[in-house]
Amino acid sequence: MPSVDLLPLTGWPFDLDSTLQSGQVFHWHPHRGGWAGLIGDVPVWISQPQPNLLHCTGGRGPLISQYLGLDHDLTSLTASFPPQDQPLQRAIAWCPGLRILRQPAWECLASFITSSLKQVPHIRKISLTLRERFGHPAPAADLPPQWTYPTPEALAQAGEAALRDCGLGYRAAFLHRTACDIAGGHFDFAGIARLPDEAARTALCQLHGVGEKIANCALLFGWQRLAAFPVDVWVERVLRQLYFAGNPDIKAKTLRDFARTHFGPAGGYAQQFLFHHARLAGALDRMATAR
DNA sequence: TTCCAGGCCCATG
DNA sequence: CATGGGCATGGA
Repeated sequence: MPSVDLLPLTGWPFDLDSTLQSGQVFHWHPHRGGWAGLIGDVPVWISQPQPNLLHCTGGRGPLISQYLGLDHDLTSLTASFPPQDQPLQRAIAWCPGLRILRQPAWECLASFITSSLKQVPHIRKISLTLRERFGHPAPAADLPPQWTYPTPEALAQAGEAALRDCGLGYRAAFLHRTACDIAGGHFDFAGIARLPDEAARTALCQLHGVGEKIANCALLFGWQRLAAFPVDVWVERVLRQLYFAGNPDIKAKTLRDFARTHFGPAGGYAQQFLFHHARLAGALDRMATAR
């Protein structure tokens, strides 16, 4: 038997299953009562046999703790939310163990470029196909076959047609052009980490296929900018219905401005709680807002 | 069959 | 600045 690390959990709840299935990340597989996946190029296995305990691949406890954001102080972060915000408090109470991951920035950004106008299961399929065709194998004893996320160089080399052949549709051109910009040294990808949020968002939006929403996803999940607040179709419905009485005349820009100012420095966490609750708990009356 | 999905680009007012 | 059409693909 391979060795196993034990990670005791204390304080604020943590929910491994919900976190790995929350639409932040797209490559984890159910395996032996837990999850198999890669953190960067490191194959790992994680399970949560009890609410207050994780088991994981021996020797990988520190890496996994970092990836899962186990150090995030949710007590403080949630205390920074606006008081008396009932919709947000309900969403937190519904799944308090949801955590924002620390993903490798490139695979996060690239995955979200392939996400536009797609449902989570299909984003996942695209991600796994790209890995298998253009990544490299990362074998590990007792784990299923896995492949790393392809580098910008590998995707640039692959060519747009080969990407399109992975089911990307019109997103193939976006992903290919972005990969070429980064691989060719025309975009300072490493420099994003040194920029303040607003400048980083502006820079990312210069990449093809990256608008405000995808930039915010990448900043939140890939660069740990916890104030970044992605507004997708779900969150737009949440904001409109729960904070603007379902008024269909409220403009999208008004909703984005509200989100940025209302939720504060940990707004990204608020967004994840609201998104997760809306998507999985049926918290919204979709008919009322569908027009 | 029709509608929609963790949007973005680009052409018009 | 803001609005609307178009876009590839697949599942409900």
